[in-house]
Amino acid sequence: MGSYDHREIEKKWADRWFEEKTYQAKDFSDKPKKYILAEFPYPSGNALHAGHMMRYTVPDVYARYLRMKGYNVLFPMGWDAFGLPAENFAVKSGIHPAITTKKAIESYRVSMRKMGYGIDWEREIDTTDPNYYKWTQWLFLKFFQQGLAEYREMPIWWCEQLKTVLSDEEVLTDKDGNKISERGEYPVERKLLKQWVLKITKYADKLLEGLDQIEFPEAIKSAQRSWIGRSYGANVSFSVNGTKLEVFTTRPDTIFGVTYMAISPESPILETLLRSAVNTEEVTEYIEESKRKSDLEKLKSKDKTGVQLEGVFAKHPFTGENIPLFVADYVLMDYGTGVVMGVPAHDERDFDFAKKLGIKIIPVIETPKDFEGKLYTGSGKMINSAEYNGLDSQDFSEKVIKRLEKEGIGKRETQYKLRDWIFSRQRYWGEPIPLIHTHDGEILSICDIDDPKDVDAKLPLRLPDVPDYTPSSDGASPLERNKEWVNTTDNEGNPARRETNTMPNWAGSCWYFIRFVDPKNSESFADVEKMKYWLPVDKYFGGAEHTTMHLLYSRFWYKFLFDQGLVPNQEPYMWRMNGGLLLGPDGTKMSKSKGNVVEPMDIVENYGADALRACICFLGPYTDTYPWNINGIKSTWRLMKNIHDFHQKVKSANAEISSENVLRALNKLIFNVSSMIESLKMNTAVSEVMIFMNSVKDSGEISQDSWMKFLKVLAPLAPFLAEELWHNISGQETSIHLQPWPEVEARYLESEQIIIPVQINGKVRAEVTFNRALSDDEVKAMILEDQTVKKHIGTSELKKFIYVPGKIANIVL
RNA sequence: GGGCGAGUGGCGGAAUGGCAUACGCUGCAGACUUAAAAUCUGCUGACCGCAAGGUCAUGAGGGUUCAAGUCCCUCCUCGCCCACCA
Repeated sequence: MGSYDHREIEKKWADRWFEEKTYQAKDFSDKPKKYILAEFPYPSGNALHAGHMMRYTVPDVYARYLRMKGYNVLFPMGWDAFGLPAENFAVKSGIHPAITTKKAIESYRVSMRKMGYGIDWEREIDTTDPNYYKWTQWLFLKFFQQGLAEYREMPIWWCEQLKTVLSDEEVLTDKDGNKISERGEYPVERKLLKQWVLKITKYADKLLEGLDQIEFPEAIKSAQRSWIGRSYGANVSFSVNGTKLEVFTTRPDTIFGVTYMAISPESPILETLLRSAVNTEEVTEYIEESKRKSDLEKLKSKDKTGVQLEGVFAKHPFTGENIPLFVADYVLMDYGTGVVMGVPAHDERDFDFAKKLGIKIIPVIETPKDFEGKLYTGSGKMINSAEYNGLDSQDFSEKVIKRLEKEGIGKRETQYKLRDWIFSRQRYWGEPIPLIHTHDGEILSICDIDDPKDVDAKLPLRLPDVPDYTPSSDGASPLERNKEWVNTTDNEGNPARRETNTMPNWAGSCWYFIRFVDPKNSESFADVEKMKYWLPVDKYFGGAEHTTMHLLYSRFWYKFLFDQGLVPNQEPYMWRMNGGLLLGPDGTKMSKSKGNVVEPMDIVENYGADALRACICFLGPYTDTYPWNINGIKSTWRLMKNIHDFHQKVKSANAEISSENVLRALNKLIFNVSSMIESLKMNTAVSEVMIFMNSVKDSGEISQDSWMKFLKVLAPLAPFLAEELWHNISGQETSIHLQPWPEVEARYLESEQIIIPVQINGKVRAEVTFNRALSDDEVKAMILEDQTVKKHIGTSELKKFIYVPGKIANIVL
């Protein structure tokens, strides 16, 4: 062994681990299982990018540690390979997305091996592989069979640039309040289109309640909760000329404060109401104008607009009073019923509106003193509410609901912000939806999913080749143009058309973690016994951007499958951590145009994967975002080189037994690194290794036995170097990564001599050294005898003497 | 506007209520070298002091405690998520 040559070492072991299947996870074992999962990547470009090494390094260190701790560890990897970049590239270059995807996957696989990730490559999956999407299609058909997939016309987001519809979750709001696409940040607009939806709203309650059973960071839980947005209240019918005008309210208790009704300009109800109004023209004009307004203009909340439907009134359900009707664009069509009962006394928006349009304001809840002269939206004692005056508003709320239900003019109601999931896309590179439209307008599954023979014969429905991937502006999928594929027949031989929309790129990732359990199964999406053994995922690492998308979608699929008796638990992931980002050296997001992109494979080439892994871990906690600093990798490279160089010394001039100091350092290392990896604090684990090396270098020697224990501790962090040195010194054939984690010898964690600081009035003034064997009283006496302590006490009287055994003493004067 | 989280040296960060600033980077001084790089040694929160030592510092202010970066209250700033959701 000469000088530290990471290239040679890493090449050798990357290949051997792969050939020897070192990281294979065994189905069923006496060992306890751990399923460690990091979100699989979308393969694009030449190699793994900087974000991936942040994402995967910490989970890999953790998985390696658990393996050595005696767990049967599943740490799989696959490719989420359907999606727009490959397709857009195909449009430009004419190269089939399958080809570019395959190339990207190959280079990703190579770079993951170079990074030393301990992946079970036998379980690799690819969402674009027909053997995989066969089961994505089968699962979709399960939703369809159970009535949870529906072809429905509704207002949805259309992105002209991407030429496809998008789900609610895929639409973001930019700084100026404009709606944009999550991918590409292009403008999106509302369109009324007929699309496939998965009824995720049916699972809103289960998705909410499940959050209480799993360990997700509070930020994720609250983001999912607010995305689902459940609110309790009531639907109330107001009668208008004999027809019903229904509203949803969370505050039935304010019903006597209703002084107007406001209707969304988009509401279909307006058509009828307009006929009764005397100012049709004025109202129509307002409706037209509001259509032209952007969301941003409408959002200026203090500037509410609206116009009265003159000559039409609603009847108050309790008082029978006439209530004026308004069309107002602050009322949203896609929440509640698109109609609001206006209670200006106790709702901020209604208050702004009423002020602007001079509508009367009737307070119905007594205003507490602190709120005098201000808008009060809280609860309290009822006033101006007929026979209910004096009641507590919350009790009254219940009474109102009961009365509404009794009189048949309303009912208890729960509303959600969550919308059903738009599940069809007008793009090529996705899973074909395995349905046909018959000539008489029926929609049928292409196979009987409960008949294995039929499933085998009809699925997968392969994505056909098309000469042209270009999407069209009219909302037709590129598949539409392939008439040969589109035109088919139903079971009776009648002509039928295939569904030409494809699934969104989220489809494959909704269940990939299930497939890892049994990736080659051709009879079902996964074997029940294997699912029972491996699922749920114990630790799930991923990106914050998936909080209300992938993470919500896959929980939904899993809960549905549980209800169908197809998976063994109610939640797919028991624990979740979101990872941060790696920024360019200038502290801004890496981008090719800014020229601040760091290529992981360049760093692996120059400094080695071990140094890079340690550097990534050493940056700080997994959840945070850091700028890349080249000095970081230099310092961890030095650490690797120091370890490598010291190894020569251990081999040639070894000590029979390590010194007391070294043994203490070693056991402290084992103890600390164990707990740090367990709590995923890889940054301090790396510093423990540095501290150990510093102290070993000071001692100058260490026994081979101690050194081998050290190499085991090093193994999860720097798997290549640890493996190389292990084989060099141990004479063993078995990989270090399959060795048991070293045990702590507790006696080396405590030394004979204890040094404790002594505080006087809360300030450290002295240190006292004593033998562990001394009793507390003896120690106290020693402290009071100490010269420095005596000096500080002087002639003062002791008020208090606190001694925390082995920790600290505090003398209060 | 609402929800969640965070504020510690020049920088990344460490600290079960018990010696704040571990570990690393940067910087400075020195050794080696013709020189540089690399490497090694020492110093590196601020202030006072020749030193011993002392004073002040964890966003600001208050509180609880023998003891607070850590717990409680008020405020400020930043980040993320949601946002006219009735």
